[in-house]
Amino acid sequence: MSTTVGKQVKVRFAPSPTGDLHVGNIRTALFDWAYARHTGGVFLFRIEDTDTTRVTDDYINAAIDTLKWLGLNWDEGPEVGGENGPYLQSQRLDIYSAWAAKFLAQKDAYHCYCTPQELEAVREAQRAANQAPGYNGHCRDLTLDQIAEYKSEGRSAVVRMRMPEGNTVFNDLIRGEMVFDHKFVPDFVLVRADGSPLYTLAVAVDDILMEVTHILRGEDLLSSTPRQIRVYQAMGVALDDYPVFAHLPFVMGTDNAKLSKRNGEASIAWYRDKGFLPEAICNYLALLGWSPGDDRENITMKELCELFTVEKVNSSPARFDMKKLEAINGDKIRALTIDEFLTWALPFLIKAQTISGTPDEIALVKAALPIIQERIVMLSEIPAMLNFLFMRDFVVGPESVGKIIDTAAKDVLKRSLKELEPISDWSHINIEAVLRSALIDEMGLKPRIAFGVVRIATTGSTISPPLFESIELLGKATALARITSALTL
RNA sequence: GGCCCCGUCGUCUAGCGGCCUAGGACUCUGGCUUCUCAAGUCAGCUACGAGGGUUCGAAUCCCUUCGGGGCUACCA
Repeated sequence: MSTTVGKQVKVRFAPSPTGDLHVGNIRTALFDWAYARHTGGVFLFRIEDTDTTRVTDDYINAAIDTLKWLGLNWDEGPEVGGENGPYLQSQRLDIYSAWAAKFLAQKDAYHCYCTPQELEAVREAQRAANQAPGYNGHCRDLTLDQIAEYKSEGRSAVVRMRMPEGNTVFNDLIRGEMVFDHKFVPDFVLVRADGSPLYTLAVAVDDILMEVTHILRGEDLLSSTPRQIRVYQAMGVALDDYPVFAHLPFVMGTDNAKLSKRNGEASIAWYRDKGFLPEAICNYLALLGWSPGDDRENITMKELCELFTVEKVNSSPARFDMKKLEAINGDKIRALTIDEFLTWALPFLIKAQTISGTPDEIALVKAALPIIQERIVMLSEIPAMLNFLFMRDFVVGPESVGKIIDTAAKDVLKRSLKELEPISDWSHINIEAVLRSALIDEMGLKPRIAFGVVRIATTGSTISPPLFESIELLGKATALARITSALTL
């Protein structure tokens, strides 16, 4: 069992960006980050791009961008540097080769000349015989003659790690003591035939060289842990210097499969476009597999850092629930100051072409935000909600027209016009006062009926932000013009 | 198939042998409030996968079983 008593905590997030970072990745990053911050340790960010066929520069840049956007700042890694760099594995190839050569020299590893077809045949036979699948050790102890023969056949070799008999025992911070019998951990490949390193070599070497103390990662890597530990051994690392492992439970989609496009949006970029706040995403994700232990659900980033411990992380998988994310996002939006809200809202309004961004428009938006703040769950809803303020060619929505063309409705509009015209101080208080006394008190109409008609005429829809505030924001001239034109419908 | 992980309301969770006729949140349903929509507020629905033990006592400990998931690559 390994310990890291007395050492400074260093946690790493090491994704392999074969696509946009998804919800599961971010949950892991969040826990890594929170743990580092909680312990006053170092948060290291490393890119695992040993699979050059699947990792692209675009994905790497997107990953960096996403972490920044979420506020998961790192102390060591791309852009910020650090004394253990470089932090892109593709820039560390010579390091891995050197270690592989050392393992070879130590006889911890050996060259394997088996072809993919041969290996596949072995696996099939094993499966058919109900045996544990895995490399059969064919090339473990080749004689010089055999090696010469394989070479003369033109075969290329991979470097394979020799797994000794026995078992690997380690204490997973979340799952407790884990024991893996090496009978089920076959000799594994460290270096491809073309000389490039595999994940199993690179992660282990980097975690040791970069002095990582805690590895919090997805549970899909649980069964590969004995292989990483085997590499530590071959590197000559002292038991006490092994990193501590904690395997996080999965984030599942609603259909109980790992989250993907099919069962919910998995890409963080999608949530960003929809108008989810980073703080909401982090708050929600923190609750997926972890809880502070009490009934608190609204947690700030700062509080998360204070409260987060690995011991409180669950071992069972969690299903992603969009509704709850939305609820939390709504809460976070409501908690924003108007200036903060304005900063978040503007890009969405401009992108939707509701406004072009002039000072006048921005001032109007700012004045209108308070009345929609508690009405939205995502920032992307803002344009539709404020659109009525900026429409140059205002028309009443077709589904609403029918409700204001009868004579009773026309009477309401005529009376409204008459009452509103004389108002000199165009405030929602005055607007409400005159309309209420005229339409409700004098005409005896039900508020929902009377105001509904005015609502349609002024905002174009049966659903809008609060009426009197909306009319105030519209301005007297526009409001009266709209009512007048509704009279002609 | 083999190895491994996991199993409390629909969902996220609290619970770590008696405080549990199982608490909170989201969802859903109904009420209140109300100019629409929201927000707010009140109430309600609904869970310890199953079967055996251990114990005075089990959601909590043990075993079996069933169910879900992962790994089983010259992916990570």
